[in-house]
Amino acid sequence: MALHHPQPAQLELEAVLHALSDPQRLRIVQSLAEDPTPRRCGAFDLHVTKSTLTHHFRVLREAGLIQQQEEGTSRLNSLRRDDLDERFPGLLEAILAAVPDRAPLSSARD
Amino acid sequence: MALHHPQPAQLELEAVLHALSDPQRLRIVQSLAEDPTPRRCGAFDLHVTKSTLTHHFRVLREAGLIQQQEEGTSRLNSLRRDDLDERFPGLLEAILAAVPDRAPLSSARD
DNA sequence: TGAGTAGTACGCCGATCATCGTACCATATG
DNA sequence: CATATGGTACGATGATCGGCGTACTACTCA
Repeated sequence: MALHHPQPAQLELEAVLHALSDPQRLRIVQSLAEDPTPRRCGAFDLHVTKSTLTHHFRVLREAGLIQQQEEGTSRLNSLRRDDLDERFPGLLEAILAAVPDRAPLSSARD
Repeated sequence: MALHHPQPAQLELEAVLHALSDPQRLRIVQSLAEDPTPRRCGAFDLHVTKSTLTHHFRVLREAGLIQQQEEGTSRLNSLRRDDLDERFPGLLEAILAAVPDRAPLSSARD
């Protein structure tokens, strides 16, 4: 099943803001911004169950914030920074700069 | 009754993003950004009822996006641009630049 | 073959949300 | 006084949301 990713021109500001108004999703994006290495859904230190994780990653993907590429049994997540910057210049940078907790939580080790 | 306005240091990113993830509220902020003249709640061209209007303005105020000052029977709304810029540098500018409809709708027009 | 890993799909639940109508309170103006 | 204006408060409704458990698929490895 091909994952649906919106085209850069189709990114909607409201969807992006809504996606980032959730603390869990904001942490995911923050983590990906701090370390752009594509990594698995499970490799983020979020204290929610797998199904909730799936939900959040879908919201992020459908809002156009992240890209998910299938890799074996995993999905590698990466930030669509270029697309975001092209469509909404300065937005991601401003949001990331405003994130309160800049501690290097990054990803979960494995 | 004194209206509650959060202090600049208390502004929360998630609350700001959530407040702006609604199209009606985004229009209000956009309109206030295009024309900083403080104006009444009813002076915005939103197709919702009065009680819904009250709700949206409260969400914006409690997120710290606007300031409401009582003036007779009205409340004059203005954008807290300085506070926002201080707390979240570049955020408001980036969001406003990303608003799809940059037509001069400004305030009420009919 | 069997066990473990990574993630999805589906349905459920309680909470929040956007919207509305109604009733109400001020202040003005006739 | 009555009426109009600008707005709030309260409650209801239907929708969405975040979270979970369960069952399932797909892949890997021993």
